[in-house]
Amino acid sequence: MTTTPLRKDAARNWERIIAVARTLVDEGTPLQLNDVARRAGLGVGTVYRHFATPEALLETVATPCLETLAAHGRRALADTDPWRALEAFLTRTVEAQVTDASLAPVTAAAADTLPRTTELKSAMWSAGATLLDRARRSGAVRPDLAPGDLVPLMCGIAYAVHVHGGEPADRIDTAHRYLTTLLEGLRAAPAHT
Amino acid sequence: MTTTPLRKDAARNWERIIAVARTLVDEGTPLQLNDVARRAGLGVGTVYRHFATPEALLETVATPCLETLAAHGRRALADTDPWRALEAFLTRTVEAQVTDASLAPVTAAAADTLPRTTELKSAMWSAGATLLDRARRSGAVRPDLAPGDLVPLMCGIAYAVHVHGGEPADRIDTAHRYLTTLLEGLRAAPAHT
Amino acid sequence: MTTTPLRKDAARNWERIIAVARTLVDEGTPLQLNDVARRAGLGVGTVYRHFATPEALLETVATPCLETLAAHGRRALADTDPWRALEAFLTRTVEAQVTDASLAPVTAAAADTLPRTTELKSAMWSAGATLLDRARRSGAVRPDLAPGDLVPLMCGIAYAVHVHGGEPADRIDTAHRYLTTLLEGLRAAPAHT
Amino acid sequence: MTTTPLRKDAARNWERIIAVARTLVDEGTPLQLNDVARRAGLGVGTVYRHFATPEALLETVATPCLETLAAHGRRALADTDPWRALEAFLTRTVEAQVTDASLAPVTAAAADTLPRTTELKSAMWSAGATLLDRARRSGAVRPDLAPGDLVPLMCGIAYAVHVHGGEPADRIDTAHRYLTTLLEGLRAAPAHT
DNA sequence: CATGAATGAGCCTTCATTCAT
DNA sequence: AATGAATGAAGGCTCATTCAT
Repeated sequence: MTTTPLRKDAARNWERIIAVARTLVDEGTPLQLNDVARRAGLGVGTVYRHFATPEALLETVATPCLETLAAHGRRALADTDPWRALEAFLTRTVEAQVTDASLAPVTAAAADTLPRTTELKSAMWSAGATLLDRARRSGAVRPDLAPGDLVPLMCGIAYAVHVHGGEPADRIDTAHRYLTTLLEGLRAAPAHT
Repeated sequence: MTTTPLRKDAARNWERIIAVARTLVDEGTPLQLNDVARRAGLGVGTVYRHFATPEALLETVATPCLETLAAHGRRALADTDPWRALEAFLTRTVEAQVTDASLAPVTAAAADTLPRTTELKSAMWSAGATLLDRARRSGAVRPDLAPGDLVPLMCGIAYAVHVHGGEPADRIDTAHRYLTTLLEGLRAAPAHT
Repeated sequence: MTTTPLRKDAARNWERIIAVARTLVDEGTPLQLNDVARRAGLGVGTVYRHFATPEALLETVATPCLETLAAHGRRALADTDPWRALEAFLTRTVEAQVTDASLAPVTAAAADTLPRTTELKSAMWSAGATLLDRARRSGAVRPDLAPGDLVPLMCGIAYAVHVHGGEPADRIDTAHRYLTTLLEGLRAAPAHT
Repeated sequence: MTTTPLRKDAARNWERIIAVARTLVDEGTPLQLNDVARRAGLGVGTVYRHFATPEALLETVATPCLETLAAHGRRALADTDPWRALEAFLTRTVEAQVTDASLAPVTAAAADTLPRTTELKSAMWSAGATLLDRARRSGAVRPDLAPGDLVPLMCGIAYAVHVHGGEPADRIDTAHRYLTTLLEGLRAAPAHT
């Protein structure tokens, strides 16, 4: 079931492309395959062969991070404290989104290009849904938040951090501050509505 | 300092342009001045004369709404209950962002094109800052939220609603749900951090 | 109902484009809008503004010739000798196709780009159909040829001349030879089938 | 002068390529060697080794049919009725062109890629020339048709059928109708010119 | 022999902006 | 003021062919 391993030279090019894409993403430059090709010193065709669309490339760049998050999700399920588990999961998620610029667009996208992406996102968020459910049943979380709200809220926080701007170094702090505030709201019973 | 009043025909063109832009914004179509000109039945040059850039046009479209919000801000300052005042202000803000698609980009933009936009945004958010401050001093709001967090958080919620998707009709409900949750978090003392 | 007359400069460019296209067609070079633009010393956009697609350009190049043929068709209807009228019409048609390289593809195309093209083709071939019908009813033409066969047969002859090759000067002779042969076949009663 | 017989696996690849090409031709899909390779499950290089250009492949696909036609030509020479022989030969030719899409381009091409193609085409058309000559000398055919007109005329008819369009099933009928008409013209003395 | 990755010229199309009329 | 033609950089994508493995 493993994909045929790439030839050595192809693998090197693949790496180069990913590396260039990584840089561009971090710079905030939109991914353009022609551009990637030029910067990687490769022919356009080569890049198109590896990644049919910018989205496919972006998702590939995001994959390792998604894998980590999915793993975290699975691990969080083992924590016996429902609230702590949910908190840890969401914290990781937001930290990742704020740290790795490839994540936000992939997370917010309604449709994926690569099956692998769908798989990982689905694994990740079904873990999230379970964690939320568990926390809600244990009375730790207000009842009016649905599993389908997790993705939007995490994206919202990441976006808020983005709008806030400032040094990359401070981003994480801001993210923590925003998430803490939101979690406080999640935890409380909806008293004043 | 008053703008020269437009000639009658120029004024009519101005109106047309705005009307078309409004429609496009509501449709979610990106504002392209050429496109606007065609739909308004005007020459491109005419549109460029009135609005040098798409941003200028967008800001003009957003202006009435910004004025309303700024007015709301001023009025909220009159409310003697600090928390209620803040809550009302933020609620209006989020509702507006979710309802009027011209608002989100203008709000999130770091730099404005029109002085009038800067003026209104500044009026609006200095009201917000005062409201937050007052609420904080009255002990109704956790101390670690700075005035500079209001814009990001409101944009974040609007973005979360956007990511959540769904029928336009449901957007407001979602927005309220998200805002309520966040406000709950704002209100509480930061106990568990 | 007349199209707004072009501005003087626009008209000049329009002419240039047509002239270049004419040359390319005569050379047998496929029409590429970028190429046309370069040769005409114009920006690509200019060419695209005038002719949205290569087909539109080609049809425009072919238009004068189509107009002439349509007029010939109408005039042929006035001839009281059914056979002579048909013969003259088809002769003109084939001569035109062989002389003007823009004609063959436009004639053979199932779908047109410009309404004007459709109009002219339709005028031309409805005249042809009438002529054929009249000749058939007068007993001058074998009964098993339908009006829908005229276009294919004319295109077929033009193509045959093309395959035959040779100097442009000789093309007309070849065309006459082939057409004469075919007409001879049209005229005879289908005896040996 | 015999080609080295292919190794068994090479032969199998050769077959596969031809089979795929046949399918593509029948579908009306343009032959692209890359495409052929993919569909045949072979490397591009393999296909290029066997067929240096798309034309070579196409000619190879057409070869069996050309062989059949050449054989028919030789056999027709045995018929003692000059007219009947010519008629039979041309009928076969047109039927083949209309039935097998690989034939038309190969027939119309001025230059061949494979020597074998040249050989077969030449065999076929020298038979045709002889048949025409014989028929002409016997007074069955008008004198102004040269041997060099046979290919163009057959291609012309095939093209006419193509332009006529319609269901593949009806193509043959149309072809017969057109050929019959033309033959009628060939047969008659050029009376009315 | 077979493979298939790499190449990059070449074509298409859009759009923000300028400027002659 | 208004017009809208012109511009051309910029980006997208395909495909025939070569050549390292």
